[in-house]
Amino acid sequence: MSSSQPEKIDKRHLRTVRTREKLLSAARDVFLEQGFQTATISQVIKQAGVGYGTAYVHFEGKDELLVVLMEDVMSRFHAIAERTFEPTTPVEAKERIVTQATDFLRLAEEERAILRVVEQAIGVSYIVRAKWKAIRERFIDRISQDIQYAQETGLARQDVDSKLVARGWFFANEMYLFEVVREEATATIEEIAHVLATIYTQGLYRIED
Amino acid sequence: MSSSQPEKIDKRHLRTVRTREKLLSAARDVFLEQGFQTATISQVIKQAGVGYGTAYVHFEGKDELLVVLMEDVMSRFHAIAERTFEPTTPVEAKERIVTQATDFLRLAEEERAILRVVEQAIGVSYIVRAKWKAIRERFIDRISQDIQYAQETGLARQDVDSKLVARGWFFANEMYLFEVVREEATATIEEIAHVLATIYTQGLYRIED
DNA sequence: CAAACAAATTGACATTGTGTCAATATTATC
DNA sequence: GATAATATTGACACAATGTCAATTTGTTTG
Repeated sequence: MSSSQPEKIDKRHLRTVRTREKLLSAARDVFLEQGFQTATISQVIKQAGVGYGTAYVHFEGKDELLVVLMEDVMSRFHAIAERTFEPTTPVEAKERIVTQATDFLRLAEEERAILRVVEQAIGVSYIVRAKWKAIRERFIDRISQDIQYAQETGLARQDVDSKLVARGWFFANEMYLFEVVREEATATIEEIAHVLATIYTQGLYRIED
Repeated sequence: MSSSQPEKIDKRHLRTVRTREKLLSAARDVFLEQGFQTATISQVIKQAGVGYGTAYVHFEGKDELLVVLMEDVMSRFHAIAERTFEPTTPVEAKERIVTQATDFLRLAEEERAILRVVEQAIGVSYIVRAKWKAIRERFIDRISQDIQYAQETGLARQDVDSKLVARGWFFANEMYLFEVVREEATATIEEIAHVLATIYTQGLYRIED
């Protein structure tokens, strides 16, 4: 079904897509250069070279523009969050924990530019905040599952609520993530991940070392 | 120097002070009702019942208005941060840690209304963000000192950087603080403080239990 | 005490950005 | 090639900001 002239399929729809792309690309440029707060739709429109009203046809406003731009990074975070496994020894648990923390912070470093914008936007935009929250909860759920598993198998202490611990652990990681994004971190990612994981693992699992 | 007629000292200066107070009080009302982002200077001015330009004579803008309103809460946080002591046993250390975490979160609960505004403002206003950062660093410095002391006296493990640990520990607390502020916390303050402190203390100090 | 001076207050104004919508241009269909 | 559907456009109404010359209020001085 379809084919024949691959050139001429739906010229109208194509135009729409092009315009959207022009706007998104322009938005990326403007956001990265100006930051979220000082960036204006007008700037994006000018940079995209489209008519003023056009932007509002495709996007509801600045927030939505960023939300779409976030999608890529979001999925990369989700990929890390989804990784799960059931540790059989405390050492294995610690390994998994260090790895996840490291990857998490590395991703922050890789996507620093856009995350810088995202951080600002979290404070301003409800919809962006909600998006970020979704990532957070996904991580916390996973971590919580791992903890529960470790508690059931007797690897981890059972006198603490897994959800609460998972939150606390993730929170520390998240804050460090934004320090990395702002290039304010005073240590390397490896050091941070190692220290956090050491305390956490020791606290929860009682590894001897 | 001075006295005689306590009634009539500097009527002009008095007027200034009154105006400032009117504006601050109005700002508090508007911020608490609207939140920081949607609140406008115009609303504050109207509520204060002063002329439009007057607000700009006394304050540079929305940010400064909030910063002044924050001062009270800030000093209460600083008071908690300044408390220090040198634990002589791991148990003593844990006690101090639980207490500080609890007080920290309790303060959040007490000052929930204004902190809600502050949280929003942190995302938007550079100057508010800077203020909050100052509080954070003060806490982290103190915690770091305590850790260092505990490391020197052999109470705590010495293979981790005290600054890094202190940051991580505070970060977890800070995130929970804002959950409490937003009334999104799923547990009581006592539970949160207890769980966090348990993991942390166990990880850093090796208390047996 | 009434000029003259100093300081605080005021609101009109210029500016900047937003979001809407009727008009226009482009593409598809019959 | 006329008609319908869809996308684009920029002018416009609105909202908020920050400034500043004019005005009001309070103080001082001859």
